[in-house]
Amino acid sequence: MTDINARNGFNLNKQEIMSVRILIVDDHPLVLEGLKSLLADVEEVQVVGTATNAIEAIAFLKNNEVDIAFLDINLPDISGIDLCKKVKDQFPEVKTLALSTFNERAYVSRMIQNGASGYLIKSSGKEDILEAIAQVQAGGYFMNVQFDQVTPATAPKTVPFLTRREKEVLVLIAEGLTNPQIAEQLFISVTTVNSHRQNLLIKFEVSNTASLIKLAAGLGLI
Amino acid sequence: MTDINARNGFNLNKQEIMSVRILIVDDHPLVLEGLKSLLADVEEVQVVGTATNAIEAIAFLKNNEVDIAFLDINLPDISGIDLCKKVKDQFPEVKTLALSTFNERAYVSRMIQNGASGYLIKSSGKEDILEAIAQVQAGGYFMNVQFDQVTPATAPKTVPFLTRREKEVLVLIAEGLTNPQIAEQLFISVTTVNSHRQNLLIKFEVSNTASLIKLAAGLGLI
DNA sequence: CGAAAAATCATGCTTTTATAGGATTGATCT
DNA sequence: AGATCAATCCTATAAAAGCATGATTTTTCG
Repeated sequence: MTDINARNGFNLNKQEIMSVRILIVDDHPLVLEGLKSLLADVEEVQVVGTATNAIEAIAFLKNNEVDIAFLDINLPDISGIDLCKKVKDQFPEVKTLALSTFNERAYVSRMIQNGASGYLIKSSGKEDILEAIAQVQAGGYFMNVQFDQVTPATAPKTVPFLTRREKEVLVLIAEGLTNPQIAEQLFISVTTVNSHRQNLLIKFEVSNTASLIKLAAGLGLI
Repeated sequence: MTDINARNGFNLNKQEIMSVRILIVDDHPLVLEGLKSLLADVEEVQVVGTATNAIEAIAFLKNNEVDIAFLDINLPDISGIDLCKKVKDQFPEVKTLALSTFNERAYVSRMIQNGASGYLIKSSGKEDILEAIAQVQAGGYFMNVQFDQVTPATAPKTVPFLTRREKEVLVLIAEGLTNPQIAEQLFISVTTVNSHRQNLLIKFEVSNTASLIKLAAGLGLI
């Protein structure tokens, strides 16, 4: 297990996977350590840096050359999804690979939409991770999610774009406020709140608050 | 960083931490690998086994001697909290150490209640982990949680203990089913579903579905 | 076995949501 | 200048959820 090429059926052009410089962004030291440890004995791959939040990650990218950035979906400051977009905007040459606990279609489409080259669930084994690196470095895509495991009711096809007001309402709904309470809070009419609420349901393609909140929570929106 | 005693201010009786046999139970290979890697260069500690679910864990304990079991809170089959109870019931000599992503007072009290000797958040560093092992092996307790970091809005005062049925209903609510639909699914009356639902609200100390789902999602229950 | 906990069901009432179908005012962009 | 979109507001109805109160039957466990 010490050579990236010594595994079953997996073999790639050495030039492409040679000295792949990797940045890992995750707020869990165990995951950082796990990944570093997994990659430590792979000569062709080099973990050049780690970050525990988005700000650190951006700062690191400004001062260092990185081939692939592993981005955790759930970060303390901003979501990995937003970070992915920032990274692709500011450092287009850096390839990004999403790292998530969850196996959600919603995450995947959103990350890919934001320019990610791959999506890896944290329950992936070493082989998956190495293959992901190789694939992505070669300019390809990688994802090891099995969508049929996803509860269909809770995965929107596309991640909804929410307006400012919709986001506000969503947060207040999640906090347990009712329409009248939200109306009072935002100094608008109950019917307006209800409109925003209905728009949220439509955009998330759900039919009630429970699904809405579950999805939004899964996406780190609340 | 290769000697457990070579770090700042931390020094313990060698007899107590010698050859501590450890079982790690976690469904994320990355965490398993991370812990193993962290502990690999510590001579006094030996990872004698790993398991990715509760059944494997129990089976391993039946056939092997273990000093400390690291238990992930979120396991595929049963919760780490329940597993902790089972372990303490069936193998009282095994010390348990809870491992969680979250920094939730609720989890801690529940685990301790179920006989855990410690509680470690996954964002812990190597030093914390080694100290935890030493403390626990010495018969003490360890926990490195900082409660004030918890978002008040999403942290219940006490972790609700949910019955089997309540969990089922909770999951179905989160999937967007209405009471009539849940009733149909579980072959019970709508009023019964409603009872469970009300009990969920009471146990989570919330007043509507939105808050309920947000909390449950935050706790990884759905 | 006996107590406690869980699961089951019910009635009645109030509040909140969901759904449908508009309409008006600004701001923004082409 | 016209089109588009966000935000605002409205009426009205049906469905669902929330709240109180209480009761019966299983299960579970000491």
